[in-house]
Amino acid sequence: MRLAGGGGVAMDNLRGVTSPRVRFAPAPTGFLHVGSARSALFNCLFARHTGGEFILRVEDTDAAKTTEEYVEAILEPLRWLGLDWDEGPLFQSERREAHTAAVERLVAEGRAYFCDLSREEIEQRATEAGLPAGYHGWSRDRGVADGPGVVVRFRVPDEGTTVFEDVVRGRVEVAHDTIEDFVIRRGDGSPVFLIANVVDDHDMGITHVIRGEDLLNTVPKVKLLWDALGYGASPVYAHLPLLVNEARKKLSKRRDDVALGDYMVRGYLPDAMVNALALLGWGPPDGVEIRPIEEIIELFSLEAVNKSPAFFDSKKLDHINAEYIKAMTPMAFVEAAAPWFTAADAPWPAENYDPVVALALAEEVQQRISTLAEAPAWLDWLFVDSIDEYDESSWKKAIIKGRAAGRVLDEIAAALADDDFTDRDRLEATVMGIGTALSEELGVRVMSQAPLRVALTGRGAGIPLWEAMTHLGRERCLARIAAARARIDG
RNA sequence: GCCCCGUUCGUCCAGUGGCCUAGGACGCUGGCCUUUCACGCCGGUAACACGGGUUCGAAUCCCGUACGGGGUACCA
Repeated sequence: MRLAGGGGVAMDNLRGVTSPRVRFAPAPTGFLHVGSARSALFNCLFARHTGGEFILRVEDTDAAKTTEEYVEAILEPLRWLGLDWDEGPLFQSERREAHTAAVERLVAEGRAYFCDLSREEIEQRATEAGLPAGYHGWSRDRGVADGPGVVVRFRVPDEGTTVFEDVVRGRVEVAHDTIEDFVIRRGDGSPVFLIANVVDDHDMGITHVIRGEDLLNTVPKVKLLWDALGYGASPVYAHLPLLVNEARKKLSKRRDDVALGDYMVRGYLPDAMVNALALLGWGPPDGVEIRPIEEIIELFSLEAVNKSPAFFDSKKLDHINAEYIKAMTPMAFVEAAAPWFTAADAPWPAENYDPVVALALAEEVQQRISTLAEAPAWLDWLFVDSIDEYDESSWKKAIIKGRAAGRVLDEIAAALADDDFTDRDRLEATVMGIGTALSEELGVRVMSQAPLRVALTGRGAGIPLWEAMTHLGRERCLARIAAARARIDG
């Protein structure tokens, strides 16, 4: 299914015969957010499209913060989305020796040096020297010895410019004199992510770095380190536009609704989620937005990713999810919705739930919902023992303002008293016939379905009654009609 | 402050010098269908940030301005 002349093909040649190797490198912050998920997806799409490998690497440089729980909080949603990785998860923390060795090499070769200045001292010196805030290489020639609290800084060239060709953003240039001698090893001896990143990407043979634009500014530093370590050609970079909120700010876990796990719980389908995520910053050339992942993989190309930030519109997600739900087979739908149908907070006694009934009515439910969590509300009246509450406005409209509602219910009850409730068409014909007959007799339009619906379901709207009535059965139907009849009188 | 990046309907995506009186999707909205609610179908709504160039011709190329975002940590 490789597309001849497809977008991704040209770039393969750029890297010679080696097949692409990409990585998704999340920090274990406690959960996966949609922006990260989108980055993971684009890495995966690129790997699948090009026949490359997708590697998962947990960026736990600050090992103290990592727990198994935090890692699982990232892996679980990735698995749920179906973003299967070919290698990993690898842990950056386990490669510390390699990182440290790289730092030592840079120091030994004079490309990095020790510094014992505190942030306060740095700012003070900047002020005294009349220079802009920040570090200006003050420890370069001070001959500071290593020791507790001493950091290692990389000696950034005073002259020159780092230039790179970003696959999505094009040519990016950064002058070296705007980059300060940055820290590559902390005072406690631990390497920072910049150096860890470079060493790991090199050792893992990463060919393409695909990630959020918030990391665009680290590229010059990373390339400088890459060159200083003599690693040869650095990976190709592709920076994806950020996902933003309504206020057009980068999605943040503090104020935005971004945990992927929440979407799981709220009844979104993983395939729909993937489809929706794929549409942020990219679009298929033929404009067909909702389509199978196989086609998305085939059509995807990094070069076609756009540069401007995207707002993750939940309305559109709802629509896409609704389309996926409609496309499911009834069986698949009932299985997928089972967690909601059998949940402790389902709107019926757990023992009353009948998957056979749910299956029979699935299609009617599927076309009315956009998330699985909405499903139970359409079937509750079938699994509840009796209707204890009526929606008042529906009652008013169908029973009080409805014409001859009492007579309608009486006649339905009489007509169905001996029905075996196995033939939905006959049920429909009987009930509708009563409405038609009364309309003729009274000379006004008489609705028979509306009062019946309120009697049976307690509401004015819902799935078609007839098939459902065969499952509710004669006894319960007649009992509910009688109950409603009594309520009219009393 | 400094550095980097971006700017097409409310939102997402298309458009890579003429096919654009700018297209599709979501949303919103008018109608049809329907003895419920939906689905479905038909229609409408609404955008090239601004100013200069380049060109016979610019949403598309160049410059500037404005606005927005990201970065600027011993966080990743």
